[in-house]
Amino acid sequence: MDPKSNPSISIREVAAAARVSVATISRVLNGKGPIHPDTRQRVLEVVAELGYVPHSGARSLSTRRTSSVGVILPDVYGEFFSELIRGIDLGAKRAGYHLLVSGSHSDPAEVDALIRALHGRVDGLIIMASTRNAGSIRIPPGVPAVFLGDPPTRGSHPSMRIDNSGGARAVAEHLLDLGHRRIAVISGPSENSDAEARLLGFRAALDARGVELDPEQLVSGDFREESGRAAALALTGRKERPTAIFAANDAMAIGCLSALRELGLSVPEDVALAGFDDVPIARYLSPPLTSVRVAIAEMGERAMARLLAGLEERGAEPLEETIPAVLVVRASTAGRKELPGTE
Amino acid sequence: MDPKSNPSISIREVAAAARVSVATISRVLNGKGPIHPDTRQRVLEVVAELGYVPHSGARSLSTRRTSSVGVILPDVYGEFFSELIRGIDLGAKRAGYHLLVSGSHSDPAEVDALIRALHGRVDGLIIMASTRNAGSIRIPPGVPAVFLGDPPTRGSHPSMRIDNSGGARAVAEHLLDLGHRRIAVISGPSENSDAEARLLGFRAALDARGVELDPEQLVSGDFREESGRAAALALTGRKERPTAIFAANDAMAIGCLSALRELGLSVPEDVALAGFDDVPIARYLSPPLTSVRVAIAEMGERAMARLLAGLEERGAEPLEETIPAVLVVRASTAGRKELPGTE
DNA sequence: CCGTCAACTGTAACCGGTTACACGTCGTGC
DNA sequence: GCACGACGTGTAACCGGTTACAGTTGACGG
Repeated sequence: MDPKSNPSISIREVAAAARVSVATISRVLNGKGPIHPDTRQRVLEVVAELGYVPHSGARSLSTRRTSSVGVILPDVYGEFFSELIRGIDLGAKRAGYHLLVSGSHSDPAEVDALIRALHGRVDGLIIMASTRNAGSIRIPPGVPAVFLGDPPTRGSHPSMRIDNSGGARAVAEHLLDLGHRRIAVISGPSENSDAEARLLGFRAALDARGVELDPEQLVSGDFREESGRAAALALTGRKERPTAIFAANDAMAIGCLSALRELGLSVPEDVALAGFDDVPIARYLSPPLTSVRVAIAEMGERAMARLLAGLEERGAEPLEETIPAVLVVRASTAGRKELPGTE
Repeated sequence: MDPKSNPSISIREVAAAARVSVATISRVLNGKGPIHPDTRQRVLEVVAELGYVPHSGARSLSTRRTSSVGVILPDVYGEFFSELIRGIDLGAKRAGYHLLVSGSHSDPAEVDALIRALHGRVDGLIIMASTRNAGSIRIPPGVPAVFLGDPPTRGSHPSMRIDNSGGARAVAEHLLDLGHRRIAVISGPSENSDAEARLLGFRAALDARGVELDPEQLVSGDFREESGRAAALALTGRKERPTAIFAANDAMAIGCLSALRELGLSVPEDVALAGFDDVPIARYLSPPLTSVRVAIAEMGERAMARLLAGLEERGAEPLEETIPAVLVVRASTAGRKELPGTE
């Protein structure tokens, strides 16, 4: 049939049908100016009859506010981002905002394209680029934005960063305290800034205690389960099997755990395992996974709160906030007093 | 300072600065009509200098297309929805669309409010209401929409539904084949239509084999981990402990599994356990969880594909598609030939 | 030398709302 | 009887783009 068979109805048609002006329709629907009860009644009837729903795109063009915020993340799925979105959604809903989420695949160019595509559709942006060369990212002037991780230019926008380094250090010290010396690391993607910080922090903590991270014991993954599996296979296939493994995020730890079990190695008896992020299911694994809790959802909520604050008064200088990362010890690194160390 | 210190710049100001008309700016930026190279050059320079980014809200008002689709789900987080969003995002990205996702908390009124709020901001909708009295939901005329689950009025819109009943039946038969007779069920929220269908399908399959579902062995949960834990405690505390448990989704199965372990019961030796959805981590649990695979991401992708098809030609009659649900047997229900049945 | 046409650019209407301002019409106080 | 303010409503400009249509210019064929 006719392709545009049912064109959405506009306010002028409703006005005509109710024999009033568009202003009146608008006033009734928004509860603004004084309206005669009879008029209101008639307008509401016509609106209901015609099934009229205001075009909120047009509405936000004239009101200059969209009641929605754009969220740009490396990906839109998986335990971590899912939890992050939950927090952001919580804050957004509370303030009456909608979410426009998009995944950038960690590509700065794509982030830039998304920012442009979102301009004019959102009142503000929450951006997690997670990539080191994020310098190319440009925010249109006058658009409030909050960054998760590093902003493109320091101090230009408020930002919240996870204490990756501190969290990784805590894991390292915990493993060292348990007596582990032959410790392996499954790192994240090399261009990812969080992954980088975790690796650096971990290595530094080992160094501080006089333990060197053997390059042989460093495998790089991509933050996904499957790469954790692969890493486990690689690590156990070597001459010197590690007594402990630190995976730079929980997803990889989960994959690693499953592979270890299939290999007949028990955790933590044969090898201890720790992750990072403390995603919700970490505690439900068996053994429950030692991880680093970063209050992901809360971070999202805080980011949204800060963005909303920025929407009100533009004056505030861009703060930089660090979200603490605290070690949560569970059975996957259950204590063993002494281990036959390498040295 | 001045609250609106940096008002976003408009196309007319760019036109003035480049000493051309707004039409020319528009044409250069959209690569439409013929433009003199010198003019194009000058315009691009001015655009870059001013950091001008077109207001895509205004753009879509005149072009009558937003390049984005609205997604309304019961929630925006958790393994299931996360996976669903992944599929939808995949399809959207491929077609150059953005996503506007919102959580409705399974409240039909909220779904309705969201639909209204999204009208004019999106070209189409993907809606999962998951609630039985979804009849109150109204789609504005002329707005393409695809439903996951039941549409408000049968045949009004295309829809895709999971074969909940078939999947549940497969689980029941599998458990019966293993010799289980005292089987418990952790059902989902009673107002949830998927949960209802799963329970009905399961019960029917038991009936067909002459096994009755003992009301004592039926505990209702809310689809979340925590309720799975609680259910496990309730079920094991009773006189007749079940030999097998069917949780209406994986999240509850995960909670249940963790509680069973803490109680010192081993799966599947002491009690077999099966879930539904086959979320990505199901295979990484220990023991890996028997579940029902529903190709969640694929369902999202298909829904998006169908929506896009509907955007092109409005003629097509609304199809109703059923997504198969296939049993995936893993170690959590590993075989035992004979069990001491109840009868 | 003129008409024709292609190339390029500008003007203004339009998308669908909101709202400042203007314009009746009454009720009321003096 | 009149001025005045409150109330109810309409007109039209505006938000920031797109684009149909209408020039203007210069090249080129006849």
